[in-house]
Amino acid sequence: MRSAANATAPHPRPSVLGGAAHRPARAGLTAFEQETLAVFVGLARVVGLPKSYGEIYGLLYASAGPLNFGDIQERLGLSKGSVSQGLKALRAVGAVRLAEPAGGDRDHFVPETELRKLVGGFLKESIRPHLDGSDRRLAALGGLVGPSAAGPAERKILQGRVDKLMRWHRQGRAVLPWIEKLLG
Amino acid sequence: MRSAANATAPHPRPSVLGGAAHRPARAGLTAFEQETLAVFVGLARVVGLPKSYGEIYGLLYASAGPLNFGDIQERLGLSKGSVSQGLKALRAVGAVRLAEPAGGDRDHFVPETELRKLVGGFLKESIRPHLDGSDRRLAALGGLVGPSAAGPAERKILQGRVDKLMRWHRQGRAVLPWIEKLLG
DNA sequence: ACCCGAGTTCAAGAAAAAATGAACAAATAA
DNA sequence: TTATTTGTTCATTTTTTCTTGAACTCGGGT
Repeated sequence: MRSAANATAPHPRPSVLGGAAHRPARAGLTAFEQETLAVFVGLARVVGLPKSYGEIYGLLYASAGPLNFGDIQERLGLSKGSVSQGLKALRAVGAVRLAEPAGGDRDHFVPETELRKLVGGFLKESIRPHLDGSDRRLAALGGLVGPSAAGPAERKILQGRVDKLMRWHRQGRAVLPWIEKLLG
Repeated sequence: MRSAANATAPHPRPSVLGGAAHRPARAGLTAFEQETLAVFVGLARVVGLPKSYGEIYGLLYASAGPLNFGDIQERLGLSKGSVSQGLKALRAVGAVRLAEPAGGDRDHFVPETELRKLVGGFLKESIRPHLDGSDRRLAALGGLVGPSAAGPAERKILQGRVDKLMRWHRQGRAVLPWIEKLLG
């Protein structure tokens, strides 16, 4: 591809020229971008994702057009490693996609902006695996009530707890699709 | 005085749950208890709560009767500080309650076992606050699109993003009550 | 072939979160 | 009152998680 050093060519890069930066926290980010990042960094926290992932998604969200790897790294001031891993993870969850498969140049990234897909991807990649994992554990639990309980009364209570736990799982699973549906 | 703080302190303290220990990984915990802990520690992780909270709730869940502070500390081998904070937080979320206000002795704790209440408490204490917090941020975002955008086309796109973000929040808020309802 | 730039991987350092323990407060008993 | 037992708070230590940077791979381009 072309002039290696800089890939900023095809994209209108919002610059800090005219408007005065209010909070020069991160060089080269507009106030709009900074606020957007803050929103998504907070969101990342809530869902247990690293800050840098929130920043990457936030920057894409605050950009009118696709950005490539270099853009992201440069503007956020992150290491290549972080950007690489962040993009990989975000793509795995379906939060970020490649723009225009063709195009010749480097890969460009855009944010997925459909809430339903975003949440869907997250549920699928993060919640379901957990449910599946603990399902195995739960199966084993049933057999352990007996040896553990001191008497029949206690035994009954504990068995009830195990049953309830299994019910929770079923309910949890059942709710996920509804959440996605309600967000559509 | 003996500092009862640490794990290796052997105690003759019988708890509501007597029982033979099959896997003495954690001294004095039955296999059933250990498995149950594992389940809730995993759950705590998913929800972004410290492991110790999961252990505390798990132990209560695996116990047929109420436990007091000392029971919990001793059997889990946690420090007093951890138990204190854990119980406080779990109570704040409504995951743990005091059993029988009367009774004379120390406070006894029981787990909340209604899924709806558990989830409800969590949503109320953890998700809502976040939504409220970012609402303020979002309000500000609208005013920053103009100064940030390079041209009218871009401006329009970014404005669309901001609008969408606000819509997400509304949808998010709207879904929460449904989740609780679906779990009832 | 070689070189150069783009991106990935992973060990190691930095940062953040959680657990500890000791000082403290509250409540009870002697 | 003083001594004891119970629980809380918070600074410090420990553990976990995140980020970095350097070595490495992959793919043109010359």
